[in-house]
Amino acid sequence: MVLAGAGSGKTRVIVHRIAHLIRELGVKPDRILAVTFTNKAAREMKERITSLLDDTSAARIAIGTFHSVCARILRREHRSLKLTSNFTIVTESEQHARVKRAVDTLNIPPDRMAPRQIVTRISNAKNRFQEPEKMLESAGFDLMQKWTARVYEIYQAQLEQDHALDFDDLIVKTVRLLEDNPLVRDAYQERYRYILVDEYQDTNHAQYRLISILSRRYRNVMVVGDDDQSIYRWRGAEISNILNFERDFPGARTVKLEQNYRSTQAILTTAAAMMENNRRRTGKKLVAVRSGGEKVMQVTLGSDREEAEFLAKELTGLHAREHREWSDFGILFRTNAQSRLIEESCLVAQIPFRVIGNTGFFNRKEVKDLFAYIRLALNPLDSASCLRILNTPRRGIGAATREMLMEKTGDRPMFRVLESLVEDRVFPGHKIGRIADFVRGVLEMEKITRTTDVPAFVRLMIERFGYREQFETEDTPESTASLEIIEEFVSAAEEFHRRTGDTLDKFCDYLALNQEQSSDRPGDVEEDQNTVSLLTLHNAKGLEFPVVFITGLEEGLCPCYRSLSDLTEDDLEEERRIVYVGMTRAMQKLFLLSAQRRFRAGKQTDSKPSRFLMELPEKTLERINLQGARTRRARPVSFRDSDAPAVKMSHPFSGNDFRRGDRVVHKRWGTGTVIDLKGRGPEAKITVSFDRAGRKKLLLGPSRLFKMT
DNA sequence: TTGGTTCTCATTTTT
DNA sequence: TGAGAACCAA
Repeated sequence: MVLAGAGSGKTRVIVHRIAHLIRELGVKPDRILAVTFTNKAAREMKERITSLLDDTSAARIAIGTFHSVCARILRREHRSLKLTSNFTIVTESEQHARVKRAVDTLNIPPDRMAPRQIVTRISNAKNRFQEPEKMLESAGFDLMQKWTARVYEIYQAQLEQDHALDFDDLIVKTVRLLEDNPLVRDAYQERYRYILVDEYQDTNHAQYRLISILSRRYRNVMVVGDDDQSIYRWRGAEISNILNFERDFPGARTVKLEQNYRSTQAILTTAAAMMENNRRRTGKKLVAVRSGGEKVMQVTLGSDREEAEFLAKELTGLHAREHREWSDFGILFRTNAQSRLIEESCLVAQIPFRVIGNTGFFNRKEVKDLFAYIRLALNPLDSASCLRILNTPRRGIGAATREMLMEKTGDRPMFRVLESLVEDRVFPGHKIGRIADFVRGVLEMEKITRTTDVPAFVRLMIERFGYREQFETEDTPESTASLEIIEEFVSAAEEFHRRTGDTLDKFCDYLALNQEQSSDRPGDVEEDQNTVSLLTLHNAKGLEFPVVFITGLEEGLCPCYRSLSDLTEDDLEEERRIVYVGMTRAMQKLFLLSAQRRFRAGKQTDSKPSRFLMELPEKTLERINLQGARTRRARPVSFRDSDAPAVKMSHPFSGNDFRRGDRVVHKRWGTGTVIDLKGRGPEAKITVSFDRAGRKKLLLGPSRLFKMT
């Protein structure tokens, strides 16, 4: 076990050990398994190993996330699991849909049970290998838990019928496979003789079991982690995995890495002082290699808007005065909702930026639909996918017909039932044509899943089912957006094909397991372009920036809680770790921002400064109060007054004062000129000719269009 | 069945 | 604020 403090070269250790194993000890690359927490980390690790060794041996090492590694094993071993090799991987959004349907069938008073909560409870149970029956037994008089257990039972039964696995199943079923099946177990224990796990502090119980069983024979495991950076408890991560490592793997040796190569001493001292307030930790002494450094700035702003304006001004200032690259800056926030204002203010100030993390691409209806089509073609047993696209595009199958169909389906595969119903001409004459055509379409597509490359398949599919036509017939901003998403989906397929050349089923896995997908706006910014990064504190893990801004350090937001009473001690410690992760991303400059008013959940709220700010030592800190919007007259921040332009955001739709000829800037399309305008208020529709992207019709409301000042 | 509207309600992080 | 459900009219 390597206990590696922030910035101590964690990943480097893993990469170099792998190189050492192969080069010095002559270990065959395919006997090494390296598990990371995110796909991005896996890619990075692969790259770094490639640069140390050669392409071919690097390619033979099994590197991936727990989920992707398990998916690969399960596909290979599907026979032992009574699964088709084409089993579906259920994404989170679909997990919700499935749970909701299960809740509906149970006649549970819906107000008592938030599907979101049920999902987490089910997930927790799964990760502890608890079956629905066990859960029901142990629920006792806990009514909510009882309901959850019954939902769980239906949910799980339906997954099995559909030959579908959710994220938790991927791990849990792999563990079961290895436990129940000596031959398979032997094979994988042999195969993965050397196991390396990154971010061990974020593993959950099932993942621990997986590592434990795989390593049982050769006992060659190296885990790397930092208990102070454990920030995924809500997802089942158990910090005890790292705290109990020496007990769980007798004879283990622990190495501590306590030299920090990233941050200045000032930054580190500040972060460390805050962490002193946590109790459950191993205790490391991180020492900065870079002594001294500028003081950490703690800035208080009047409102969230002022915070955003301050950011833009500060970025511009540092860019001009200190000749910083835009990519030197990381702006961190606790919740995704916070990024909106910041994006807007960067837009107005013409600062190139990029939002790292979930883009919502996968939440788009179009993406879910197309994904469901592909999955049904690959796995016609997947009734959930069938149900999703049954009436998309419209085929005249509404609620009543759907009910009827579901009734007849029972626990058989819906698509098969549909086939036979068409055969028996159960549907009324005026509908049967379209329904039969749908069935034929799926069957046709099913035939060519193996023989057609991914982009061709996707295009053919869109064509065959008339998925595009439904949007082409109208010319509204919404339909334009839909068409764009469809295009984006096609490009994703092309991109996948170009990079991997893999088959359709691999594309499905890729879509399900790579939901991260970073966004590049405005325009088409390439991956490593020079942009400011906007990201959540969680997404910041593993990254570093010369200058870091942590925003929204306020009670309720960071630490994040709904009501003080449900903030447990453990929750609070995790929140502190989350902030700690953020602070330790900074190499040279660290800004801690808080606002006194913030627009939250549709309301203006007063907020108090985060308690974490009170835990910081004064000697490495400079506190500045800039409340009252007069950022321009403000005392010295990092730049003495400004050659930075004043950034003042115009309210999105307050000024419905767009006129023909106005120069505007759009989140996605960049700069352009207004050429037409219809309607008033947030409903107004506007036509803009963009300099690079051409003419677009936009809905003024959600389009995020700003007048350039 | 579909399209449109209004209403309400909850707001964390993501493989 | 924005998503989803519930409701209503054609």
